[in-house]
Amino acid sequence: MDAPDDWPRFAVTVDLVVLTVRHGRLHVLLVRRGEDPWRGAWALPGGFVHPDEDLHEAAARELAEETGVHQAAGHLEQLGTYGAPDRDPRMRVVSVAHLVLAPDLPEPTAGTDAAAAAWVPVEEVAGPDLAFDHARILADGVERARAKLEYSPLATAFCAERFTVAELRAVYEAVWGRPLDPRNFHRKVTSVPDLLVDTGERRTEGRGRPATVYRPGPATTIAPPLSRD
Amino acid sequence: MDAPDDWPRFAVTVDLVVLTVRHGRLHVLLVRRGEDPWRGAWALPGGFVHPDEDLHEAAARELAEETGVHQAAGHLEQLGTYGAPDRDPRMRVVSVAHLVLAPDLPEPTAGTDAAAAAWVPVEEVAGPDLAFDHARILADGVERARAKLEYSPLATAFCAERFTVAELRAVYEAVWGRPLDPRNFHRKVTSVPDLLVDTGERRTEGRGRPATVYRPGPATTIAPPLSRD
DNA sequence: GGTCTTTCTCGTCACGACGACGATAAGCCG
DNA sequence: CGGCTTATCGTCGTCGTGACGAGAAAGACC
Repeated sequence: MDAPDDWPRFAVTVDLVVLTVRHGRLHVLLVRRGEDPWRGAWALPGGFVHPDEDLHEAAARELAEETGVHQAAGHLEQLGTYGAPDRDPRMRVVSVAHLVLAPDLPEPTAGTDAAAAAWVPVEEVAGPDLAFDHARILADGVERARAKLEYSPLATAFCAERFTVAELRAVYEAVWGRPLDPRNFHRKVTSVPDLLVDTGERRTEGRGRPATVYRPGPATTIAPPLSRD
Repeated sequence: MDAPDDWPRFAVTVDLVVLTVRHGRLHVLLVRRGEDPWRGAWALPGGFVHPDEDLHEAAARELAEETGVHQAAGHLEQLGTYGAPDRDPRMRVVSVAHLVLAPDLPEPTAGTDAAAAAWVPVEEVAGPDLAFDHARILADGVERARAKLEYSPLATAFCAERFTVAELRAVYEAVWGRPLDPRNFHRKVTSVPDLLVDTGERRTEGRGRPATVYRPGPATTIAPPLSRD
């Protein structure tokens, strides 16, 4: 381990689990592979880490390149690293997966080097259809998102800059896949200090009484956590 | 990204944050570096991933090689990956850090390729003394351990196969760095279903009423969590 | 053997958070 | 102007928790 050139060479990639909520359902951004192996299969967007960039930078760059999403709004964090020796038949690849939570975006943009990109409802993703070990990575990403909504203000990353309590609740319901009581949810989120900041604005969504419009506050944790049971 | 040999070469290593509780204090296993850079500085144990092994395997192997610890008892999980371009001046290294929680071990064993190994109380580790970005990795590992004790039965990984409630409480107090009420702690942990299994045995620790001896049960989560406040 | 001390274990009580759900406010729509 | 819908506030019983009292069961000391 001393000789500076006596070490195995690995390819290092970043893979992205990009989640959003559309029409009340949790979606993941997938690209269709244009090359072997797994030609024609769905895969997570990703690519090689460049020699001079940090992992977080590489993830942000790939996100912009392949999906046109700029991470300004939303949230990007490292998810985990996957490095089974046979996960890619071509070479020894270690992939650092990242989790992105994004607000509902215009329309999936075909990437530069992917045949197609699309938002796919998470429940409709058939595990075996995904390339490499991406089914596992996706499952880990979804589970991380579900868990983090409990104790972090991360759900706001799925919302626009300004949002109502009902919109925030819709995020929780989509990610957790179960309905929440609007009254208890309202009481809970409005009682957490510094979680929501009242903008003074009111917004009426078609029917019903107008809702107060909030923007995210400086709170970093929700204590005690929301419970998904 | 198509040519199988058109990609940057990285070295991939595993680094280990090995924690244990000794004499009521949280300790981390450190090795003293015998080579430049950072010769003579403390560092986390670790080493290169071999071409044919998975990351988890590599971590377990390094643990055994450098510290003589077999992961049979204890707990090993991936912590996170650190890949800043300049974190090692010799080459581009991406390090997959792992967290190990081990019961109190005989005595630190000098590793095969490290000058010395030692248990160091976590509070006494001076950040700038650690090699590379290991201070950050250690901080992340300790924070992960603290957080996981809240909602997982992981504290038992710090204990021997059979332990008393007081021993378990000592683990929490050491990791969280604050005293807990023995009566409330006892009520809490004994009320979680399948967390502790009564072995029928009693053990008297010098003074005082003998304590019931438990072994870990099949529970995977503590709900609702313990609070470290 | 009797006390004292120590530790383990069980109870009690007040408070706060939560789930279930009723009631009111404030807009649209016909 | 009623009806409908959604937002927001209140109430009530239950449960988990922190603070702490009290009994149980051992060793220590006289």
